This record gives sequence, structure tokens and C-alpha cells, in this order.
Amino acid sequence: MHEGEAGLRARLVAAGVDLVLREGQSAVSLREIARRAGVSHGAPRRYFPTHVDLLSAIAREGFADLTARVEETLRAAGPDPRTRLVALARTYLDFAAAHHGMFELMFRHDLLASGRLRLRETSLPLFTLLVDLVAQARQPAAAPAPVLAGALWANLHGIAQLWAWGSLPLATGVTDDDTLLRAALDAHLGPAPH
Amino acid sequence: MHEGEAGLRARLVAAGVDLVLREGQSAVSLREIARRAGVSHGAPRRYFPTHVDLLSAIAREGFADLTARVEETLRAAGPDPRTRLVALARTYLDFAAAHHGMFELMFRHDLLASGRLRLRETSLPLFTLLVDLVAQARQPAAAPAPVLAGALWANLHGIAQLWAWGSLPLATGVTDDDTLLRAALDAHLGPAPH
DNA sequence: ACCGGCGGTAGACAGCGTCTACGCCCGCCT
DNA sequence: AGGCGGGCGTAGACGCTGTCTACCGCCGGT
Repeated sequence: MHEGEAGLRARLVAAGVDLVLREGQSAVSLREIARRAGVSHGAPRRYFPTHVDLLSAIAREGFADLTARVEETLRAAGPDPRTRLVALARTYLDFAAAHHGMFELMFRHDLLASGRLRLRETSLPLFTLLVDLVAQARQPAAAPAPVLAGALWANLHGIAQLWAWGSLPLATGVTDDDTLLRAALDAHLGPAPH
Repeated sequence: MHEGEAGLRARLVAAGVDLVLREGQSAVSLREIARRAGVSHGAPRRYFPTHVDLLSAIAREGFADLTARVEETLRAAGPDPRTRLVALARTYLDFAAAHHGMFELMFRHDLLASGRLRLRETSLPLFTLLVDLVAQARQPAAAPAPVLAGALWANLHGIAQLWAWGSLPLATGVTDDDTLLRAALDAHLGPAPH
């Protein structure tokens, strides 16, 4: 078996990741990926029964990448839970802004149907990471940690989404997403210590 | 002229709205819309130069619908700003859950490029409505109203998005979005009065 | 030495968005 | 009154897409 030296399956996913990062979501067609991987348009079918299955695999790579980046910045951040949360949040927002096509792909709900790959599962490590940090940073009287983390995560995600959509600056007059990030953290965790 | 008894333009948009509500985003193809409107596949081009232009028009209708629903529930809600905010938020979440395809369409960022229709503009009335309510409900010491409103809106939007995505219940154990809604409102506006 | 099957090719098919050429029919102008 | 122009919709073509199916070469086991 040896998974082959070539590893067409991995090459397809890699080509897809490259494409969605470089050209955006609309460029990730099955045939274009096959072209970039140097195989015929029918070849992917051997590994991915359908187009969405391939897209799911690409999205999984996206979650892995994002999780790795977050872990990286957390490694560089200090021990204070609050500053660690800020680091996590900033990485999340930066990722969404820099790799918008990938970010969109990762949260496309029609990819969830292809249950085999279990896209949601891939996203969980990142979010349990958030839950743990919230559990440390939350104030004693606040809501239970999971709820708090869920609400904060939603807030974070919404900022990323709406900021990319471009209506937040129009409606609020705010010109950088950091202001919104601080506001969100202050709201959910109480005002910043200093 | 009389704008024709038919009003093909409006019929196309109506057919598109119907389609996206009934079958979801993937069903809203230009040719299918034309079919449902009883015209040939080339007919829409007379009114919408490209497919995205038609989709933008459909999304605009979505914002109009959502805004109308919000105004409706606000009319029935009491005078207390906080309860009015709860009503607005619930309507927002219910809309996102009930008309998921339309909700997705409304926030597709590739529709923004077709500048003529100015999709963002259509969404502003709804959000200024939110800003006004926040300005009334916010506590004196809190962040400036536009920032607060922006953060709250993002929170609301994120809950809608992630809830539909289905990962929030998994990660947080929360089984209804109302819990998250209350948490968000409490966080941004201070704990509920009662 | 043969033979089975894995892994990839190649062609067909329907559907899509876009473009272009064409015709109908109504209202205006002389 | 008659002809003409142009708005409005039709119809066909093109290249692209995802999916299906038939094929085929090559490598390993017996």
C-alpha cells in the first residue's frame, strides 16, 4: 500500500488549498484542481466521490492551518489568560481577513452534509482551546464557561464576517476591527484590567 | 409603456425569492428563475446584465423582508429599549434559521461587487434601527453607542451563523440559541434588569 | 508467465452563464 | 394612413462545469 510515493490525494488537496488561497472560492472547481495537480479531470473521483467531498478536505486543511497559527501565537503570548485570548482573537480575525476565500469555504454549511469527513470535528480542537481560555479568564459571577465561550466565539466570528462584508464601518463609523474586538472582549469578560 | 402588465423584472425577482426560500441557494440559477417566470433563458439579461445582478436584487428583497419583520415585531413590543432589543434580536435569529438560504445569499460578499444595486445600502436601515435602540438601552459608562451596536450586531450575526453551522451546540453544550442571545445581550448591555 | 485489479485516461452528457443574431409588435412621426 | 424604429423577448451557440462510464496500462502475486 505505502500510500504511494505520489500521494495524489494529498496533491489534490494541496492544489485546492493553493487555489482557494490565491484565487478565491469560485476558482476551486474540480477540473481546475485536477489540472493544477497534473491529472485528468476524472482522476479526483478515485479519492473524492464528489466535488463537495474534495472541498470538505480542503476546508479541513483550513481548520488545521488556523488551529496551528493560533497555537503558534499562543506559544509566544504570555501566561495571562486575558492577553492570550486577545492573541487568539487577533489571529482569528487576521486569518479571516487574509484568507477570506478559505474562511468562507470553512464555514459553508453545504459542506457539512458530506458526513464522512466530519468537518465539524476538525473545528472542535480550536474551539475547545477557546473554551479553556475563557474558563480561566472569566469572572466568577459570570455565565458558565461554555455559554460564555460560545457567545464570545460567535461575537468573534460575527466581527470577522461582517467586517469582511464591509457594512460595519459604514454603520458604526469604526475604522478598524481592533476596536470591535476590544469591545467584544470587554463585554464578555468584563472591562480590561488596564 | 405602463411598466407592462407583466412586469417581468419584478416577476424574475419574485421567482428568485421564492426559489431561494424554497430550495436554497444552489437552486437559484438564472435559467431556473427564467423557467419559473415562464420566459426564455435569455430574457433576464434585458434587466440584469449578469447573474449576480439578479441575485443582488433578490438579496435586496431579503433585507427588505427582514427589515419589515423587525419593524413589525417592534411595533408589537413595549416601549422598554431592552425588551425591544430582545425582540429585534429574536426576529433576526428566527429569520436566519427559517430562511437560511436567503440569509446566506444576503451576506454573500461576491454580491457586493455589483455596485449598481448597492446591496449594503439596503441593509443600513435595519442596522441604524439597531444602533438607535442600543443608544437608548446602553449604560452610561459603556462604550460609545456605534461601537457597542457594532459589537452587538456582530455577536448577533455570529450566533445566527454559527448556530446554523451547527458547531455551537457541540462545543458549548447549549441546546437553544436563546441562551446565547441572552448571554450576548447581558454582556454588551449589562445584566438584565430582572 | 499469466492474470486481476488498482489508478488514471478519455469521452459523453446535461446543465450552467454569457454572447449574438434574429424577429415580433407596438407607438411615433411624417 | 402608412411605414419605420426600437424595446422586449426568443433561440441557438460557445465554453465551462460536475458526474458517469468504458477503457487500458502497469505492477504484484501465484
